[in-house]
Amino acid sequence: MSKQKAVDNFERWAQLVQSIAETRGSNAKIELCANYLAQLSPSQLALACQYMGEGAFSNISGKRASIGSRTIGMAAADYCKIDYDIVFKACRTATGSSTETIQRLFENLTETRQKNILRHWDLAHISELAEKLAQTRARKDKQRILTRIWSGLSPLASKYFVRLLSQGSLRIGFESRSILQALAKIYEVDYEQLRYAHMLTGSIAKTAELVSTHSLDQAQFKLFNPIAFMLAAPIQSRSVKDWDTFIAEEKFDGMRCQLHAYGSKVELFSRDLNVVSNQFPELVDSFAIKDLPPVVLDGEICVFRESIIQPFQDLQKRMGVKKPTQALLSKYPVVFIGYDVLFLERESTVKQPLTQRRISIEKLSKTYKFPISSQHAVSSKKQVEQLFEQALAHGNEGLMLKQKNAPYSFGERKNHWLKVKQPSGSIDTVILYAQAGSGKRGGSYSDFTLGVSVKNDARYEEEFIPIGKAYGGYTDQEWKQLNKAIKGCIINRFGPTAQLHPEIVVELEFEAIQPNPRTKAKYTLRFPRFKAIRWDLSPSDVDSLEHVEMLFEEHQSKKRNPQKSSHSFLKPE
DNA sequence: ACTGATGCGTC
DNA sequence: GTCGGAC
DNA sequence: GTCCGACGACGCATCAGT
Repeated sequence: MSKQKAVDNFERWAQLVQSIAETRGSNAKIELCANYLAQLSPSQLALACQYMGEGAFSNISGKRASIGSRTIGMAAADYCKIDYDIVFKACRTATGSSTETIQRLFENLTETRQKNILRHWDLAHISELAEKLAQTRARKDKQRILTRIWSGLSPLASKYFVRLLSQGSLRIGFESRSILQALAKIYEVDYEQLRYAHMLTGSIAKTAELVSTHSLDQAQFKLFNPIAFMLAAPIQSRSVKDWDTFIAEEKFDGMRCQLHAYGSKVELFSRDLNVVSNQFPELVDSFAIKDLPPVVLDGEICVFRESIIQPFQDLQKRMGVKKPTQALLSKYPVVFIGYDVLFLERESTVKQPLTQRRISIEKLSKTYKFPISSQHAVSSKKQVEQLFEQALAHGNEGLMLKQKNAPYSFGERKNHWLKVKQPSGSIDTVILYAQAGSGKRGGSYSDFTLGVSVKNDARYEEEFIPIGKAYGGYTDQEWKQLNKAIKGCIINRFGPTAQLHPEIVVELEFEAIQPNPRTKAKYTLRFPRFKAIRWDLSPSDVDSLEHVEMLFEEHQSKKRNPQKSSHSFLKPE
């Protein structure tokens, strides 16, 4: 085998990734990565970067392996000739990770090891194998292909192959930013320039290819190529005093959308840059007949009926439907509300200050008759509070505060845009079940099922019934305290789940109460999280289901104001 | 042809 | 979407 | 000041099992 081949193969890549995972400190990680990448040819480099930053498929390919943790876990159990439910799941609970479990089982089971013949596949071949999995429909066939792949890979490489198949990251504390830094180092280019190019290409592989062939200037903002959205931070993360440097808009509870248009061609992109044009044909049609100049708009899709913005749950009925029927279209009619312009005529406008972009979008809205958000000048906290109340009355989530002179920082969550929200409420609940977490939360209980009281409720036999699950909102220290307390009240175990004697009271905060007939309580919480562990309270203090129902009714009775005397958005006639 | 589990993407 | 914590 | 992983509910599409 030639020297080149050894560097190029997937085993070597997996070893490098493992050593990055084990190394502390991002500079050291970048150094390791740069040393490895520097040995690769341009085409290998692109793949190596893609695998590290994006997975088996490039972000812009739109491809998916469509194979989830259960299918993979069962294939692994089958390959190792162990029981999935009893052995595999238990190992996963102990290690906190499916892929870690796979590596250890493959290493330690003699029979499995004997099936293993290293094939030393190169990086390109790994792409072909992933492609084959993506093209296979039936889960059984996927599992068969997967086990065949494992038999040709080391346990370590098998672990990382599985991680490549998932949409998320490799979880080695080394994300796209670090890969870009390594590339910047090797090719001696400015990191900011590289980041900018990366945003425009939307793909690490493509960026790596451009930088390695010294053609970064080819990365350009192109119509019908989406770019990452600018994101907002919660206002609590910044103490605002200079109110007048911001403008306010209502924060719509809809779906973020980037609209690209030129003449009769229109394309819609979601927050993750997926094409969603098929889901919203009426939007595509209505913009197609406007004969717009080349333009990219940022905005929100909402269900809008009888002059009232409808709840997010209505929109959910449209989001996943790729071929909506006429009946669905008329039951849940949508609007696109524009609030920013990122490209106009021949050039990107992202570097312009917001005020200037606003002038452009107002002009466009007037000429081509499409809705844009209402914008308000603000000068005091009091005024912001008034606008906030008005936003809620319109059925919106709250406000967005946007810095007037800020550019559109695509792909970043900066303090230039702030979201103003208020938790809808909180209830006192009791922990009923605890489950082990995964990754850095592996091995300890970190995932809790919380219940409300139905003690005096004729409809139920039980004392408490689940209202939701929560993980977030407590600190590492509280997490330790919780685990200590839980040990004392376990009354039953079902695999990784422990049933607890109801003792620990948690104040649970949420964004909304949603009716859901499929659950025992008939209600669930939107965005539930710990507000406080109430060591001072006892189970008898836990709120009742009736209380939850009352909160829901209270909220439900508040009418959503029609867009008449005041407006969340403006639609020129 | 129907039902329930699983996967995926939205917030 | 949410959060706490790492960097 | 930003980024990142580890998590929530929901609805639709797709597939496995009957």
